[in-house]
Amino acid sequence: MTDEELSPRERRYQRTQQAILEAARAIVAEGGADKLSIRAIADRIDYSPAGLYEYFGSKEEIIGALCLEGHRTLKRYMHQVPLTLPPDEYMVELGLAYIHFAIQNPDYFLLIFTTTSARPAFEGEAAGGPPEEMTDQDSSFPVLLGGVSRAVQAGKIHFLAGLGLLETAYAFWAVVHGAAMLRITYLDQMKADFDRADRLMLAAFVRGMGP
Amino acid sequence: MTDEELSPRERRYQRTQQAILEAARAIVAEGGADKLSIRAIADRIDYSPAGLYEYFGSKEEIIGALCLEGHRTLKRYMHQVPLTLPPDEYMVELGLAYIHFAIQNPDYFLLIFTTTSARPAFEGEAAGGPPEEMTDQDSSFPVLLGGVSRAVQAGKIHFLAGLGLLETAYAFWAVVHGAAMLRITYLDQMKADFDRADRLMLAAFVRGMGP
DNA sequence: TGTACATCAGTGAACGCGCGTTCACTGATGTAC
DNA sequence: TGTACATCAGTGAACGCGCGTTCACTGATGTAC
Repeated sequence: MTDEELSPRERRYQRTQQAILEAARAIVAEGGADKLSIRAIADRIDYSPAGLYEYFGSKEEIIGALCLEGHRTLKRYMHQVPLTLPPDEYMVELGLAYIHFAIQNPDYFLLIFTTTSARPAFEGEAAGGPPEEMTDQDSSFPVLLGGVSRAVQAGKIHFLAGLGLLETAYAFWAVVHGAAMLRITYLDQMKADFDRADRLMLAAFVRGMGP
Repeated sequence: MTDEELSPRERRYQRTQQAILEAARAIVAEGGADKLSIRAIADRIDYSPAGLYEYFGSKEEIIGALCLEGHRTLKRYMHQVPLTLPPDEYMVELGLAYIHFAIQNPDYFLLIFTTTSARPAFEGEAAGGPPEEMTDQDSSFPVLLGGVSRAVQAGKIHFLAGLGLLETAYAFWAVVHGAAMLRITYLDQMKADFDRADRLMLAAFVRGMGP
């Protein structure tokens, strides 16, 4: 997985692959998923459309890789929230990071969570799919789950009757994902102070589960 | 707005318009929004593609009308939850109805909440857009807000510090919408018992805000 | 170091396809007298 | 009631477009001796 041991050829190959994905990401960011085409990508990196087939087998494969990268980027973004924060604040910031990522990359976020091909392969599911198939590790859910778990262990929140760790994390994910989706689709024209509303809401959520 | 006073011509006209929208809805339901085309709609109602332009000015206009209808349908679906339920249970059932609608009409739901053209015109926004523009009345949000409001008045839930009625309703909407979205996109392959999880989660949400 | 050859990375042109929309048209329906 | 005409609802063919993908090709890069 490291890039030592790679020949210059292989390195160039990977760099071009990355350039293709970065071009794809930029096109989506600028004009939405509808504008993403093999030709548009090729244009952007000064290749002919046919050239891309040296690096990816199909457009679908490019989108798959793009989604995978997107999930990883979102995960990395959330990991920037400092673990030094008290567990309850950490949870709130984790949620806000998720929402902010969506707002800053609305069309990218939409693509990631709307494309039916790139799904995480949770344990127990058919193993050995395409090599670039997404795994649990690439999802942002475990990060949210970690935040909840930490707050539970610190005694900051407890489970409401009938809910286990997983369900609680799922509930948290739902709030956060719902806020993100609503803000980038339904509410994106509205000028109300949703930043404040999101923060209050998440804080209330955490506090609502408190002791 | 009633259909008395309508000539047979006008009645036929409206019936064909409805047939077009129903065909569009069915196509989306069967194959997703990608499969929705003027030709596919025409095929389904035994028209030539050109014929549709008697009823709608463009494909975009059809999609706009379809989204509007979708929001109204979702609203109607939620209104089926009996108001005789105690306010806290009413809220839970309202949320579950929203989620079930999404699960039963995943691609339709996705279209409705993803299309950028058909947005609700909340008060204060530019009035006098296209006649078929969506208004606040066509959104499902007021129904959720009504549910929250009722629970508050009954003393079943109270506002957490800093949250008003609107923010509380927004928080409720976010959970519900997030659960719906996750279940039809990210989680649609997973076999875990999310029906149960959703119910527990919503009950916990309501109870968490209780006295 | 120089030469001969194999492999590689990328091109240009073309393929067939489905799309939204336009337009001159036609037969059916409705209206006026 | 019958006739002449206007309007309407719908058609068929064509337009130009952008798309994903294929394929024979070519010059550049790397390898073997």
